[in-house]
Amino acid sequence: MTRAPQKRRLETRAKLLSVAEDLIDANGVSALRVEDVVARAGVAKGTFFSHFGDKDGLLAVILGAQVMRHIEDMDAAPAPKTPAEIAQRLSPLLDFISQDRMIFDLLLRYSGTTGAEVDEVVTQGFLRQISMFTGWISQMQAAGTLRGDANPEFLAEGIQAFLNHVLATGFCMEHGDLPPPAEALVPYLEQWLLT
Amino acid sequence: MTRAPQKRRLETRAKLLSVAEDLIDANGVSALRVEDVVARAGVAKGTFFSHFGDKDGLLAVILGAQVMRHIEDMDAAPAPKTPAEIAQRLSPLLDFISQDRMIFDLLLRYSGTTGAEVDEVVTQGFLRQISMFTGWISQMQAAGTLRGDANPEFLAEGIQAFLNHVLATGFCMEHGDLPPPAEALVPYLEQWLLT
DNA sequence: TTATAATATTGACCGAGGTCATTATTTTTG
DNA sequence: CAAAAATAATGACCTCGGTCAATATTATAA
Repeated sequence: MTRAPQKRRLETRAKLLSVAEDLIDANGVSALRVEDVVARAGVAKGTFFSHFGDKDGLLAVILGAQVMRHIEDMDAAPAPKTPAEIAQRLSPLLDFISQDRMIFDLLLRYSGTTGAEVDEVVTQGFLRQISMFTGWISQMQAAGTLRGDANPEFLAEGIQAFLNHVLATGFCMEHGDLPPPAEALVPYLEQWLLT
Repeated sequence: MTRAPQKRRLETRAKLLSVAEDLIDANGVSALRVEDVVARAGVAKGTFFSHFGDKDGLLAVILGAQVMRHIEDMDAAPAPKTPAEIAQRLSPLLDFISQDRMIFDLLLRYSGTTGAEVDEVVTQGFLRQISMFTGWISQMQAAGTLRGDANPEFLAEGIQAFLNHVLATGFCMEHGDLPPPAEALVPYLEQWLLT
């Protein structure tokens, strides 16, 4: 039986997290250095890794929380009625992810997880997102606004696939003249979800 | 005007490539170390980077060539007549990519590239793959075996999206009981390509 | 309270990718 | 041919993520 963490440990963890968040806000995710975090937090390097396993572990906690917040916002808003509205709801989340390739890469590494490791925030976020999609689709199917010949969960996974496709594509052409990801998503969603 | 590379440089490059290929064959991509490559090739570390820019540069050349070979095999075989046959054609390529997450990650980083940097083998491979898909789809549309209400290139990009989705999902659950990627791909292709 | 065990932190050290001023080799010019 | 210029290769050095035996702190038992 593993014991509850001591007060000191929780404080150290909180300090590390807040310092890392500040640094990310100031310089972006890709500029984050573990050494900077521990220096500013006033702890040793080993402490960092005993808390988060590796750098990605820390990022998963922070970015996962931000993603989760976006998902909750989506869930709180009224359910979309068309594919275009789905894209519209997704817009803030997609803008967030597409701000830095490192965010996309990290999230993708967990995007397909089903089952184990549900303790991870990122994984929880993805599961919740899929179930939110599923709910939207069910409602729309009931309203007859989209194809009813496939089960909602399957269609939801398809949305996930297109979402990642649009994001990945966006990163590959670094010309400034690319449309926002949510906009690029629309045709795929329409083709996928409408008869 | 940039001059043609000297004979010595071509030899060094070839030596580095062949050594790296041998090491990958022996131990897999993720076990490859730049230091091992240069040691066995009998050159200095800096030489490696002057040739390939970074480690990914070398991997792109080697893995890109292997991917290209798979694509050429697909192109040589008779065109598929159904979505399930598309998945079947893709099977060797998907098995190759899914053998190591590092391969998938590297290829994905180029998968959406359109236009610039066409000198990269990986990029060429993806462009060619898309155009091959496009060709298949056109033929199937002409034969009336799949939906004719969308342009082939758009449908081809969708195939690419599902292909990546299936691969990513496959990596996330490391249980041994996962179906081969080509098989997992079938329902998506059917839903996407059939009326 | 003191001894003992569990938990938490430390920081020297390592591995591996990547840089760049210097040196060596090849090609071109006079 | 020798001198100058361009190209190629070198390896000491750097960065930065990650490890782990040793140490310090906190909780529990006697």
